[in-house]
Amino acid sequence: MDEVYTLQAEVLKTLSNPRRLEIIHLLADGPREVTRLAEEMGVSQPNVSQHLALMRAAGVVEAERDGREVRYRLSDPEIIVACETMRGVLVRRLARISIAAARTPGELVAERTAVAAAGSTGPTTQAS
Amino acid sequence: MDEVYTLQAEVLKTLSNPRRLEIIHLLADGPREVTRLAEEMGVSQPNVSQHLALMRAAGVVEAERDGREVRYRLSDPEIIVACETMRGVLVRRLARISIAAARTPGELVAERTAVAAAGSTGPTTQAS
DNA sequence: CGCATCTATGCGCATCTGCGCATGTGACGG
DNA sequence: CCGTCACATGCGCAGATGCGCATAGATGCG
Repeated sequence: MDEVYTLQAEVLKTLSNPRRLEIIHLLADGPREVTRLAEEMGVSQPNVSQHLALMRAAGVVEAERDGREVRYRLSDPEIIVACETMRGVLVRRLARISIAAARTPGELVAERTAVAAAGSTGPTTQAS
Repeated sequence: MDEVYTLQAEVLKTLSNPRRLEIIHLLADGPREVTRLAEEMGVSQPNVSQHLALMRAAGVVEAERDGREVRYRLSDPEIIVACETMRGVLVRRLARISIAAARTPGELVAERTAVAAAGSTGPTTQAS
């Protein structure tokens, strides 16, 4: 039982990185090559390659060679579901913060913005 | 948009630790006090307290004082859903490994055991 | 108060991450 | 062959993480 938590923690650790989440998000729209991802994200190719290698080792993505390019894709569509569920949790939490902040602008503005951005994409089940 | 990934990554990072996952699992069955959790997990009280502080800061759990005890509970039941979805991904991945391993026992036995253990609890949506 | 209980915090250390950078490896074209 | 493109890997460093340990804070009781 302890083992399960360790294994699951490793999967989650793989997802707990902004750039990897962005990669996953991009791959949700279809397979991509490394350079393409690097361009769309505005980061270096080696960096993207490292993240992909990690996620590949974790079984989150799969790779397929095509000529001199390598196309990556999500190995399991449920990953998107899980990520969106998580984002729902995040959104509700931020909504709570926003409400609590009420008219305490400044430091929390960024988080409020994040709420709006996150809410603009998916099944937010927005807490009213 | 970049912000969202960063925030989501922080939530996920909070969950990407075996002991925190175990705490979440225990809290899914109802609120618990710190010492109770420490006993059930067989780890030190300060350690549990630290993990709880982290998860509290991340908005994953909430605390309620009751006398000299502090009762913690999950702040959002969706967290369980997300965790189970993730575990489904893990299970399918391990199942694939097991199949690939076929009759290559030894190193992979632990993972096969993990599959069985993970599969014994929840909605695995097992890929056939 | 003084004391026991429950919880939180600070400290130091070993370890891990993420990144930039340079370089290695594999595949096509001339 | 050799240059080029696409990708992977190794290295080193700054910063973060997890843990044990000791200890501080908070609460209730006599």
